[in-house]
Amino acid sequence: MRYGAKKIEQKWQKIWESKKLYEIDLNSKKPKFYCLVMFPYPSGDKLHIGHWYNFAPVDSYARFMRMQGFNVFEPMGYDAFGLPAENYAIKTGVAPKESTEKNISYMRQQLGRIGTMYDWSKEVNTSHPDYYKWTQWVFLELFKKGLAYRKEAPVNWCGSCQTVLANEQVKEGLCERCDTTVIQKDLTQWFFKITDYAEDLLNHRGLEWPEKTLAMQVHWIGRKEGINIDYEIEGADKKISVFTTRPDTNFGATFIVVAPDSLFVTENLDVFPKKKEVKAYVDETAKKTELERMSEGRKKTGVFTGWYAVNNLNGRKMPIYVGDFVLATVGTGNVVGVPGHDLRDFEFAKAMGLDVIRVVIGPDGDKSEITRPEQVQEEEGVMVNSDFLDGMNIHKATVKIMDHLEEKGWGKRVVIYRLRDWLLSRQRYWGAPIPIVRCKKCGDVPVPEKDLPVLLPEKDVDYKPKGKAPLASVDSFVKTKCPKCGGSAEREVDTMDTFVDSSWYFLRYLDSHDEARPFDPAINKKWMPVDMYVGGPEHACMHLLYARFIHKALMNDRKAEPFKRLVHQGLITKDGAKMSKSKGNVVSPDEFVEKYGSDVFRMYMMFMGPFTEGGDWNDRGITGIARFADRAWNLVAGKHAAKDTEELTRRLHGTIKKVTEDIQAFHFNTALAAMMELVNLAYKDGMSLSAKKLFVQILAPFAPHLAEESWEYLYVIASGAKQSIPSIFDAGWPKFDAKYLKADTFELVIQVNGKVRARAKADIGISKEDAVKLALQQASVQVHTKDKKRLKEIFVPDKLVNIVVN
RNA sequence: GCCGACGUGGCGGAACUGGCAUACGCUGCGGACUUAAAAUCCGCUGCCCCUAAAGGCUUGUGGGUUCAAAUCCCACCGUCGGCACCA
Repeated sequence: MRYGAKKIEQKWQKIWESKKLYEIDLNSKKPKFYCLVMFPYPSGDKLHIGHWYNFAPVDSYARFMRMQGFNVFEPMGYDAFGLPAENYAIKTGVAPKESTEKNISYMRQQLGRIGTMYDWSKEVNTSHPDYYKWTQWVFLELFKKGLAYRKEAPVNWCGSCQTVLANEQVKEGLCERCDTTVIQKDLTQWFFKITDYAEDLLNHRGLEWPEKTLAMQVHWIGRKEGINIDYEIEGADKKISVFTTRPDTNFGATFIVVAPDSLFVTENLDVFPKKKEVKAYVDETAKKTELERMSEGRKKTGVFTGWYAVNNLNGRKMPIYVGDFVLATVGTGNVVGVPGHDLRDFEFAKAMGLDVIRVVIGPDGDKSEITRPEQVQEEEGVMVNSDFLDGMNIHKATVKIMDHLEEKGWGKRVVIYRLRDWLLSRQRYWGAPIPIVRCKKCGDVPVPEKDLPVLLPEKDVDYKPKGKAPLASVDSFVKTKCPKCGGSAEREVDTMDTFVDSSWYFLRYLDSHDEARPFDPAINKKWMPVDMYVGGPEHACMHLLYARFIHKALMNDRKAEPFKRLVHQGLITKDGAKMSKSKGNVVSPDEFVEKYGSDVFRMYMMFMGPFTEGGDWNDRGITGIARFADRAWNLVAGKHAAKDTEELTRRLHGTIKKVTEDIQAFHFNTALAAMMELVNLAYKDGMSLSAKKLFVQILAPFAPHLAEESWEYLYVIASGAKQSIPSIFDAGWPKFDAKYLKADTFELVIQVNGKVRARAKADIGISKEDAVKLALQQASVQVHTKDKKRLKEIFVPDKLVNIVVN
């Protein structure tokens, strides 16, 4: 018998929809559970295997939580702004709005076929004015709080996308989206002051997130404690400030190097004694891309400025160099060279012929020219050649010298971060316009809230990028009045990074969308944080960091966190490679769903392996799940046993226990395996009606349509009356009964010297003596203990006995 | 280079807190049903030796701890992810 997947799936999807089973009352008194997946981008490629792999198991989890008695809210929406739709428009002339809406309506259909509990009444689309109006409001909120500012800065520029990029969107010097080499450009751009929240973002207490993700964020933020030391410059009434985490080694400093694009160089370019050489070097490095610089490896280059800085500690004159291994964005952009204790400084000193002094002797007593040159960081050591620090260990010396420098006024303790402010301007069309008006008299003026949204113009737009935002070419958009003075003014023509849209959508889901507000404060308070958030690990230092920041800022609470528990799904590959159109290895879920039905397909996604590890797609394995679904249906629809055997009852309750625990831990594969074993056990002789009901209930999160059909079927048989019965998803979750789990006997494992030699049936609670006696009766044990001395016996109650002989 | 994860049959994978390695599924083989095929049902399926029994070997490699190691410790090899001249 083959159950009619297609028919029953359509039937139940219709019933769920007409009964509004999944439209949630956000004001209900039941305990809430906010279950969220990262919303998809509505691309022309439609729903792929990766979406199914993410959405289907999470929906199973949500259904499980609902059956556990929670008021589960599971929304869905579309991260609809972004480059692909715009690039498609450039190629074909189809307006982004049009293609996006077409893709959304197709995807909505596909999503429907999964058979999820999405509450469609709360759907969001970030490209809709009803949504981006409030994205603009978010921008204004941050602007009001002084967290949004505009400044000229060297920024990442992708020549192919013709737009700037955030640091997080540059991977190995290439544009994350199109792999074009990113170059540095000086541009005036909008930034969010995420660095203001660096400490709060580092604090992740209470977050149930993967350790790896937390570690990545901590590393990305990159907090470092150190000191800024000021040195006088000889003969130039100036100072130079350097940042260091190793002031203990400062008696070993022999030179200073500054970044070619540092403030110090820009300010002094015309006054350096060797300005000609410096200018030539600066020009040369400016021409190189980051990629070219990286390809040169560790080779050190530099040029002497002609100035000397004086080290107050010992009066040493340290030549100041310009060198491109120093980065302008780190610390002060200037580095003090201690070649005896830093590999890069050592290489620079060797290249330039500068002195090397050892000031720390490591635990191994090594006195070579540089300390353990293969290692940049030393962890222990004792000070030498360092005046009043001599004999101290490096940690004590670090504190002592910092105190000393601060007392003398030569330095100041500081904390620096690797994290930089979030560059959010994009010179592209398909995004939310930045709600700012530029007035010659009043400067940058925020658009008043009542005038939101600043609508994206749909007519006369030239999407083709020319290094300027496409909106700049739309006169009717650009020309406006200043909200402050009423004079003629121009609109900001850049749009916002789409990560701004996605950094607050979880709040928007919670509102009834027809109100004039971004979110409902009361509902928000009740429903946040998201209890379970699932999405790809690639968002660790982008979306997940941005969303935390924006949420903290909007809530006026630096401790507020948007996502309590986070799980990353694994990646589904094809023949070991990431699926992509260009490789031509994309597997479409549609044909499999058509052939086997959603229940089978989603169960296969869950059976493939551990959810967090993903796996390689293979067409063949799905037949096993299809068989399981058939057998499960046959078992349910087959004869009812009058009474279940003791073993079946025990295994049924064991399965309930295991499935419950496995779903909680996201171990869907082993939960399914346990249910398969149960079906195999019961298949021949059938099960009692009450056992069937329990089985169908635990199957329900995995195969929701099949379970509803089975539930209805069992109900009709049992009551004899066909009337409206409540959905299985409102029938609660079965509890296992511990009394059934206990057996009277067990199989005792018998080992000799740790090797299994026999197994024997024994009573639960058997004593050590009896177990040993039983073991010695076994023929195979006698063979291996004959003529040997028995040393001892190890006994693990109700499990194993091990006879040790020599 | 640094940080993190991982390595188990022909394949996907299972194994709680150190206690039966290979559950469950795929593939393959054999059988039943069938005029036949598909589907379905039943059985076998880590490797070596072997008619079989018994035995020996096996969780990337090498060592260690333990009565007992896929699991703990040390070293090495390999795969993947992140960061990378970060002062």
